[in-house]
Amino acid sequence: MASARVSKTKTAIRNAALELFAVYGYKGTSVRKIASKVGIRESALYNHFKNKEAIFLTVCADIFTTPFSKKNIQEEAKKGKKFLANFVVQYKLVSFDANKEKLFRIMMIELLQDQTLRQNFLNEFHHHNITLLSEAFFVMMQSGLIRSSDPMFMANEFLAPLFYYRLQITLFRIDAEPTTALSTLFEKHVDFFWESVIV
Amino acid sequence: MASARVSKTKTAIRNAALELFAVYGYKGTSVRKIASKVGIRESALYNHFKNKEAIFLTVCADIFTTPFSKKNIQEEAKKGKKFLANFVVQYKLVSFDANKEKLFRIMMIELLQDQTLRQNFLNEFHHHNITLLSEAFFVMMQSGLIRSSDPMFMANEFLAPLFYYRLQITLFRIDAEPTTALSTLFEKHVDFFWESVIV
DNA sequence: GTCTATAATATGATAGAC
DNA sequence: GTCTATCATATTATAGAC
Repeated sequence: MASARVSKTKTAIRNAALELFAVYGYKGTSVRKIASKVGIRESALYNHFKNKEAIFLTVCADIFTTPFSKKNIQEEAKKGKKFLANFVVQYKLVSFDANKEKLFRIMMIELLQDQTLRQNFLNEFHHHNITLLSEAFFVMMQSGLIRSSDPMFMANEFLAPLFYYRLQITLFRIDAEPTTALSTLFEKHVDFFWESVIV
Repeated sequence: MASARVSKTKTAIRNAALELFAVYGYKGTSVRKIASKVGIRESALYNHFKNKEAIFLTVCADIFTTPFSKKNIQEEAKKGKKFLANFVVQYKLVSFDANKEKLFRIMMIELLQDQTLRQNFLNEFHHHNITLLSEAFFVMMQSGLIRSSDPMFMANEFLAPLFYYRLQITLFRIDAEPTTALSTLFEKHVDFFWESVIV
C-alpha cells in the first residue's frame, strides 16, 4: 500500500510540524523545535526533508481538501433546504475536526503572508464553495423553491456566516473557552437563511 | 498641542513599523528593517522605544477604535433599514481606508498568535458590534419594524458577511487585484438582509 | 539514519564615543 | 540623538564520523 512508502520518522516529523505550525506559524516554528518534538537532532531531519519549506508544504498538502463535491448537484439541489442543511452539517463537522482545525489555523496565520496559500484559499476554498452553492441556488430558483435573485450573491450571503462562525470557534478553542453557544449558530443560520429566500 | 510631544523620529519609526508589520507580521519584521526604513541605525531606535514589543504596541494602539457608537442607539435604531445602511457605510469606509487596512492586516496576521490581540478582537471588535446591533434589532422589533426573533443571533447574521467581505477586500488588495466587484456586496447585503427580517 | 561539530547568517539588545 | 562596535543567542543548513 502507498502509505507504507512513508517512513515512521517522516510521518513523526510531519505530525510534530503540524502541531507547531498550527500554534506558532511558519516563522515562529524552528526546525530545531520540530526535531526536538520528534526526539531527533536537526541534522537527522534533513535526511527526510530537503528544508523547512518542504516540511511546511507537506503539512499543508491537504489543507484545501473539501467534503463538498459537485457530484449530482442538479439532483441534490432540488432538495432545497435539506441540501443546505447537509452542506452546513459537513461544514460544521470540518469546523470541529481536530486535524482540520489545525490546518485551518495554519491557513489563517499564513493567509496574509503567503501568496500561494492565499490564492489557494481564494480558488480552492472560497471560489469552489461559491460556485457549488451558486449552481445549487440556480437549480432551486428554476425549481421554484426559492425566489429569483443573483445566485452568486446568495452563495456569498450563505457562506460568509459559516466562515465567521468557524473562525470564532477556532479562536475560542485556542484559549480553551467553551464553544457550545457557537455550535448552535450553524443550524440557526440554515433556518434564518431559508426563511429569507423561500418563495 | 499633545501631538507635538511625539518627536519626528519617533513618528517616523511608528509609520515605518506599521508598514512592515502589516506586510510581514511581528516575527517577520526585524528591528533592523524598521530602522533601515527610517534611515537610522538600530541602536538609535532604542532611544525612542524600549524594545520591539513597545513599537508593536504603539502601532497597535488604535487598532480597535471604532466609528460605531452606542450614542442615541434607541433613536437611531427606529430608522430601521436606514440605520443598517448607515452602519454598513461606516463599515465600508473603514474597509477601504488605507490606514485602517494596515491595522486590519496586522490584526488578521496576529489574531491566532497573540492572545491579548485576540481577546481585544473578541471584546472590542466582535462583541462591541454585536451588542450594538443587538440593541438596535431589539428596538426595531419593539417598534414593529422587523419580525420578532433573537436579536443577538440577528446581529451575528448581519455582521458576519461584512467581516467576510472585508477580509476578501484585504486579500485582493494585497495582490493588487481589483475590488470593484466586492465593493457592491455591502449595499446588496443590506437589501438582502432587510428583506429577510422585515415584517 | 542518527549523531557531533560547525558554518554562515540574522536577530534583539547594549556600551560608549561623538 | 546618532553613530560604531560588540554581544549573546537563535536560525537554517551542511560535512563527515559512526
